[in-house]
Amino acid sequence: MLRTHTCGELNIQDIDKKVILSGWVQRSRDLGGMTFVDLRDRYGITQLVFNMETQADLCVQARKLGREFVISIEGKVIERSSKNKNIPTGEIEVEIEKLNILNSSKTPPFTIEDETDGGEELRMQYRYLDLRRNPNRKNLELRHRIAIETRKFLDDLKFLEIETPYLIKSTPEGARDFLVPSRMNEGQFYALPQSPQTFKQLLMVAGYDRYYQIVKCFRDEDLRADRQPEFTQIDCEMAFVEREDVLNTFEAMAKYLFKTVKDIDIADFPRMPYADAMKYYGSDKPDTRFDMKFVEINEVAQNKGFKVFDDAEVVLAICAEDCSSYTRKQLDKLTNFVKKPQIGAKGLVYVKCNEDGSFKSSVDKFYSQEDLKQWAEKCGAKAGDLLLVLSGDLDHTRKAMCELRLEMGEQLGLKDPKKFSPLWVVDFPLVEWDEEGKRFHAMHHPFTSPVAEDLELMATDPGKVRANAYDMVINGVEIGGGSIRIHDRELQQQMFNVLGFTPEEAQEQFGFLMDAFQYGAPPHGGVAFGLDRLVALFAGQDSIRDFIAFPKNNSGRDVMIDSPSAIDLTQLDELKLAMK
RNA sequence: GGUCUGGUAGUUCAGUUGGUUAGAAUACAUGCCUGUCACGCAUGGGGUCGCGGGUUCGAGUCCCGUCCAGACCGCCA
Repeated sequence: MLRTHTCGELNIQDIDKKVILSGWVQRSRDLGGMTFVDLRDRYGITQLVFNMETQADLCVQARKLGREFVISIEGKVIERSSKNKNIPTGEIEVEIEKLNILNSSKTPPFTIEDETDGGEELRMQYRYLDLRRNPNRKNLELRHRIAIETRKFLDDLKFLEIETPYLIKSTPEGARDFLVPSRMNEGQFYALPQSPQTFKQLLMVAGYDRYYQIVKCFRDEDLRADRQPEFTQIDCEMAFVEREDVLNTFEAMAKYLFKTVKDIDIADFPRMPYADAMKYYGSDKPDTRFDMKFVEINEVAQNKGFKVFDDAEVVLAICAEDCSSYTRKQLDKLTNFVKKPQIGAKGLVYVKCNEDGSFKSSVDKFYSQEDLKQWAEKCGAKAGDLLLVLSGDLDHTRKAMCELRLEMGEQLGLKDPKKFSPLWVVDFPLVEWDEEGKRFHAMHHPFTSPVAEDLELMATDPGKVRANAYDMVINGVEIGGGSIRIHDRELQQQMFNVLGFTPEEAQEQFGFLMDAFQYGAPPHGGVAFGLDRLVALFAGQDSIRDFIAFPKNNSGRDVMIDSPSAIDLTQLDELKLAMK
């Protein structure tokens, strides 16, 4: 037998028990006359004690144990004479009778501790060592908990988990596909799914009216801290539902997860139209943990002789509370922040609302105290506040102001990691004009239905049509999104038409779906959640990498197994492929 | 495709206006130590300063190119 207990469970109740433990050597402390060894496994650490007086041979062996050696021991649980209150097993130790070295270990390239000395690249290369560390273990345990509770919740509601294929058909819409050549079908390729979208819709047609799947999806696009080429979705679809049915079902799921996993009661999810999200936060995924909404001050800021504002499509202000004492240096730093090429503002105007009721701004040359007072009133600013103003064309200014708002939220400590502020963003535009491709493309995906009142606009002004689509947003993170789908062949055909498909192309790419719609497709809709992002959000982290056991790096590489890699020419021959 | 930051001991980093033999901490090795738990003390080994080229009497340091890593923009229906 290799163990009777784990390294995390023995305590004062177990005194005098004979036990067998197995695990890794965390550290050993040789005090000359006696040696302590910390034995670690997934469950905790137990101290082993070797005494030179009573067991000289064992003690000599123990001195040779290096970090991360795998050992198994037999011994007796005894009470410590000096206890360690920091760990659950700190009142006991195991007096060793037998020591069996199961495997030795090279000295690991970084320390296997909560605060490791290893850099990111090194830890990725030795991911199996990195995963021995508590923070990573806890992250994977959290991920497991969320997945299990998701399955419980959906199972209770009669959702069926059904697998869909990974080798599917490439389509031109959306993200770039990962392609897999078919050996048996020369010159033809499978694509890995960006999502199981069409299959779950076909399952609705097939009568499986509540489906879900925790499933890998693949997108061949550039990576970010919150984007991996393969990632996991909680993919859900329901038949015979309207928008509010879907929103309520999955709002309840989110609340259930917060309650069971984190013991947090989160508030009801407000529904915010996309247009409002853009107007007040400059983003379709606003962080609503703090306010600082945009205020359009065109009315009071224009036509006073300041050309920059007069020529601008929009003049936007935010009010940073109690920041009128910001120094020149701090304001310069903010100005440089918004002028970064990624943000691209030309400059930043500020107004300090001084405690004595006067105003000090960077545009005092153009505006009187009375003018500035009007700005402050419009923004609801009080004495002691600071107004930050950007101007320009609508889209860029909103985007820049969004970044500035988030930066100020960060600086002022308003992004409380303990707080969770959820909402549904609804009424997205159905399509967006793509200036480069000179065509519309679907904002969500081409199977999204328009809202009923906008149906007529499909033919006349597609850019104005609102979609029956929704995103779940928590703390500025897009956790999930979905829509009520098109289930009518004609409407689907019309949608493809708007997107610039000829009827032949539409039939070629998505004929299987449109054909299915002719055989009694029920009204349906659904949603997909990014599991990786959800877990990271629960842990209060921005990067999803540490919540994936074996993630890819910034360049889409797995540095541990060193992939992707070149393949043998005979493999290419079999596939009838040639390198360029 | 682009912007920015970084690459120096096993590891994490410091390294001044270009100037002697490139340092610290930690890890590792050896020795001492009977209540440690980040044990302590002593000694020791350990470097292609990412790679290539250039400027210079002299380059870890300056210039050009390149590779790698990270963050972001584009992209991500």
